Amino acid sequence: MSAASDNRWFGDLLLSWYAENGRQLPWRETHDPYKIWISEVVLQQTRVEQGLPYYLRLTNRFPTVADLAEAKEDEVLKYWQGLGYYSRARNLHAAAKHVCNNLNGHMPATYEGLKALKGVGDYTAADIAALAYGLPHAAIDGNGYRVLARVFGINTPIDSTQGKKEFARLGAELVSTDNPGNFNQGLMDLGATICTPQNPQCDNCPLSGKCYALANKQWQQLPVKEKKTKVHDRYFYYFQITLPDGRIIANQRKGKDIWTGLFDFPMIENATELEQKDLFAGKDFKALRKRMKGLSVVKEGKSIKHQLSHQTLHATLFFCTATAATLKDCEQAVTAGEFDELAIPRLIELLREKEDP
DNA sequence: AAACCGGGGGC
DNA sequence: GCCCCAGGTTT
Repeated sequence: MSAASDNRWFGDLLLSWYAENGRQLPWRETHDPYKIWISEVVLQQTRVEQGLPYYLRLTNRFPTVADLAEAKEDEVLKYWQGLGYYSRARNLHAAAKHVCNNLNGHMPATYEGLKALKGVGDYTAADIAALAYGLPHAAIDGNGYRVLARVFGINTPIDSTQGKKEFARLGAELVSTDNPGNFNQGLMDLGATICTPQNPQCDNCPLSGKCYALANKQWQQLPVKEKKTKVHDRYFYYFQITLPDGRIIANQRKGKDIWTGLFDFPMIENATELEQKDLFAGKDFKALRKRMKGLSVVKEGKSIKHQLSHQTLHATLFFCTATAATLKDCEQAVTAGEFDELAIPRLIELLREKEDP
């Protein structure tokens, strides 16, 4: 008896549960690999509730891979604004152009072909292959790791190289060859709605009778994760500089830091919190003042704190006027209304909401 | 192997 | 305050 038939119960229970309890989502009503691809990238590290409106707007504006390929990157980023992990949008756009320029506009139809696309890794390639083409590839995401670790009592860390191999092997063994798409979707839905990180609903789980973690009261210990990310503080001091003609200075961020390519205001970063007098006495502020002739600070806006996964951003916005400006480097002046149309970091949106009416 | 890349929500 | 989310790329 092969290992696959030993574990047939898993796929059988999962698929019958999914048939009754699966969520109805727009990308499940199509086999269009392009639209499935969009949904996959939007939903990387993103909850369905958060990603859904972005998926709908993107597929409405860019219904085909050619529509996406022909767009400017600025517009693609604008449709991504607020979703985070902006390299996803750049990779998606670059890959769409690659499909149109080098693959005759046809999406790859194999796991290997899909994985070769920018921004498509093991998980995404496997899920598109299963959903669009019915190929028997298991797509193990964070939900899948949790379900498998609990049901089979696997304590290998899910973020280790060995763990990834072990779970991939198990997934390949379990995946339904009849309906790999529904197998993958069912595994995710089960993890997202029943086998949740906290307070799993084991009473409603189709696998409860076979679950190691439930039988051994281990669900709080599984899955095992070894890396702890630590959060550090950053202090951003922004200057919204209004020119005599009413325009304001915008700054396009460069380098490999957060929000690369997006727009914010001229700013000074310091490793520690600064008093206003120390900030204004600093050489960075003097350099800014030199570029902006007649720069004067009208008022200080409220400070806000913006919590991210790996850093805590502390931001203060100063409202300024300048009688004249020397526009250099990446800086440019835009009207206030135009600025709102740019892909601006969430932090700036929050600061502007604090602006007095 | 570890670090980096966002924003939102649950508890 | 900590953890997690339909992960992938870079160093």
